Amino acid sequence: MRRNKKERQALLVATIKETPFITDEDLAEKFSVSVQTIRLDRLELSIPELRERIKNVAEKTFDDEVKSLPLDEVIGEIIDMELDHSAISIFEVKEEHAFKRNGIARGHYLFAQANSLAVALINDDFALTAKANIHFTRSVKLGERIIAKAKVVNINTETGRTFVEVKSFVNAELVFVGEFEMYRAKK
Amino acid sequence: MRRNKKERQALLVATIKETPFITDEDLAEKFSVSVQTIRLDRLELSIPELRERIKNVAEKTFDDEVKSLPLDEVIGEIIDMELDHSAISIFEVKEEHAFKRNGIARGHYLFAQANSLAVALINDDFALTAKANIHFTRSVKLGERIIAKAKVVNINTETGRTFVEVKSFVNAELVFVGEFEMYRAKK
DNA sequence: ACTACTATTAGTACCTAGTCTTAATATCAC
DNA sequence: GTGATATTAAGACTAGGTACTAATAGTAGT
Repeated sequence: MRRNKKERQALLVATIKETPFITDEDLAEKFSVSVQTIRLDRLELSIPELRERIKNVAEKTFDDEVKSLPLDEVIGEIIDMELDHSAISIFEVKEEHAFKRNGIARGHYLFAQANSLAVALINDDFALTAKANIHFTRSVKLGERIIAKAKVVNINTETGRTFVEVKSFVNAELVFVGEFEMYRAKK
Repeated sequence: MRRNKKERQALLVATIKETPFITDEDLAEKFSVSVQTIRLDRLELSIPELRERIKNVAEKTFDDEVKSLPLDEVIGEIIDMELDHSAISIFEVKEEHAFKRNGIARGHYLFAQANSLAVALINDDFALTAKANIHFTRSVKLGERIIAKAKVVNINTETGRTFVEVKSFVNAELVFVGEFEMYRAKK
């Protein structure tokens, strides 16, 4: 029941990692020691108090949630464009596009860049994505610059349905491939 | 500078929504009223105290993060199986599979169900997914029962590569389609 | 057994960001 | 001015701590 210091501290770290919303009092009971001992342990192990732990978790989410929202605009800077034929855009992965935890770009930004480009490529008033086949071939990290190249593969002369292929690269490495079937409104 | 009650309370709601980690003291300063007034406002508007607000945000994340982890097992209950031919599984979307915020099932569970089924279908020691083309045709809500039907489309007699098509339904409605290219180890 | 040292426990004062309650003013409508 | 509503203040209490001091327990070395 009662372990030595080292053992207890190791378990303490594990316990707090697993259930971070636990008070010192509950921890003291769990390890059959006094609250003061738990506090000394936390001090030694540099584990912040409950409220700080809760706050840390909350801040992580809040930042991620808030910053990832504005996805309504065009993602990426279009640097070359030949309507109904091909286009190129550049998108740099900044803090607000990546997960704080590991710096890996959120997939929907890669998708958004490709999709924006496919939409922009359509020489009509409205363009909507009907279907998409996407493939993430490599994860993209914070600070990397993604170059998306879109190419019209086929236009159905009757329906106007346009098939666009987008390939995204970081340096020369393929990170994303998507095939988009676009619906266009001629009016 | 100093607004009337209604105006102030409307702004209060907006302010807290925007920056939930703000103390009553800061709010009092912002609206040039006393701390007590802010507390009366929160009472009337049923806005919990700062610590509770922080905790709510943290709990939301934590639950979502923790509960979505165990994805290593087979997802869904296999109710029919003919090796190398076809299979059916049922999966019910429970709380831990859906986003708390809106009750919509996380996509990876639909993928996992389909993928599990495709793997199980292979009549060999090992089966791995080489490629997948997936399509989410409708969002699935908490409490719904997903029926996935897998069918072997083609087996390459030389390489053993197996193509499996999985279609998932809620009632009679198609919610997911996936084509899986499976790699198999004969050993 | 005595000393030295670490580990544990206890107790006090203080802090933040509140709650809950009572009471005194301020402001406004009529 | 009289009420009603709004605002401010003051006091007691709470959780979950920090920071500090001090006492006690247990263990190892000599």
